[in-house]
Amino acid sequence: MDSLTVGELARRAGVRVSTLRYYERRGLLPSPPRSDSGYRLYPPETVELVGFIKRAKSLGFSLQEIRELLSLRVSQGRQEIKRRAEAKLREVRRKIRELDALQRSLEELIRACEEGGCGCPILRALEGKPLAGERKGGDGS
Amino acid sequence: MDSLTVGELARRAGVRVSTLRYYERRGLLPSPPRSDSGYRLYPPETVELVGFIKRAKSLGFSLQEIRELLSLRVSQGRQEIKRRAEAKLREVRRKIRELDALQRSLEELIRACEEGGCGCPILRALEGKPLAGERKGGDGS
DNA sequence: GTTGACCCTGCACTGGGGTGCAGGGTTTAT
DNA sequence: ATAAACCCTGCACCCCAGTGCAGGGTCAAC
Repeated sequence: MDSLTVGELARRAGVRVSTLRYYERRGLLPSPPRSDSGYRLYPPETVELVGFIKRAKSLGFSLQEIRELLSLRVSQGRQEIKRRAEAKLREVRRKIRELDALQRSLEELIRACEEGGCGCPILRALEGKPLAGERKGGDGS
Repeated sequence: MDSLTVGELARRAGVRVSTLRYYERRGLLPSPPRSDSGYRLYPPETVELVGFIKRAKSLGFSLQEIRELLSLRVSQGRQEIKRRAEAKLREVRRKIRELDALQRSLEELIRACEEGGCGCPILRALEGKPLAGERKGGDGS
């Protein structure tokens, strides 16, 4: 059989065993089938699933948000899925815009350094306006 | 005078007063001058600075990384600045690429929903390969 | 049949990023 | 000159995202 033990999955995905169990508790990874002795037996594609979680995390999504993203795969209700996908898409586009601005600022800074001028042009990635829709207590990310 | 008290800055930037003091302790905000009675008096452009911090946070940068980004503004050593800016730029570009993939997946998902077909095509934002530079693989449990 | 690598659960702990409160001083309006 | 609304420091606490350990079972090799 080609399923993975938790240790093998951890090695391939580049995370700790304890992290995998944690993701399972948080509902990010489905509880895998177990061997007779109770060992977790993961289908191989779980490696990519964990990779997705890692990437999404590095992009500033909380585990809660990642669970939402993942639930779009199979959840019920066409219209509901669409609505939520659109919301996520707006968020993703906002992030892309902001990273784009940051990218341009960094490029400009590097250019300035190269031209020895180095009037190091205050990283004005500071440009970019408020964007309505903030939260009160700890804004999830 | 046009400087802001901590409460005023908090209101304009959309964060808590305690968060501003925390950022100051962490070295993200420079310690502002004080009034005779010890009140912080922020220059108005601090509003944008805090806005930048909020945005960078939502893009998955830690406070430590944000401090590094901010230090690029004025730090010493042309070559050093350039080197670090280039490193940050690579990271930013990676994030943009990954968000792009996610964006495309979401668009496809939405399209599928619209066409009623809703064979909701497993968010294969799962596509996107490992990207060397991961952490040590040890079991850890 | 014992050793070593691996797995299980439960629980305590850590570090990052804040948040809130106590105890006390200041400023403004009335 | 008193209340309301601010501000100060220090400290304790919170949630999130893990991490590690204790105490115990499993499996392969020797």
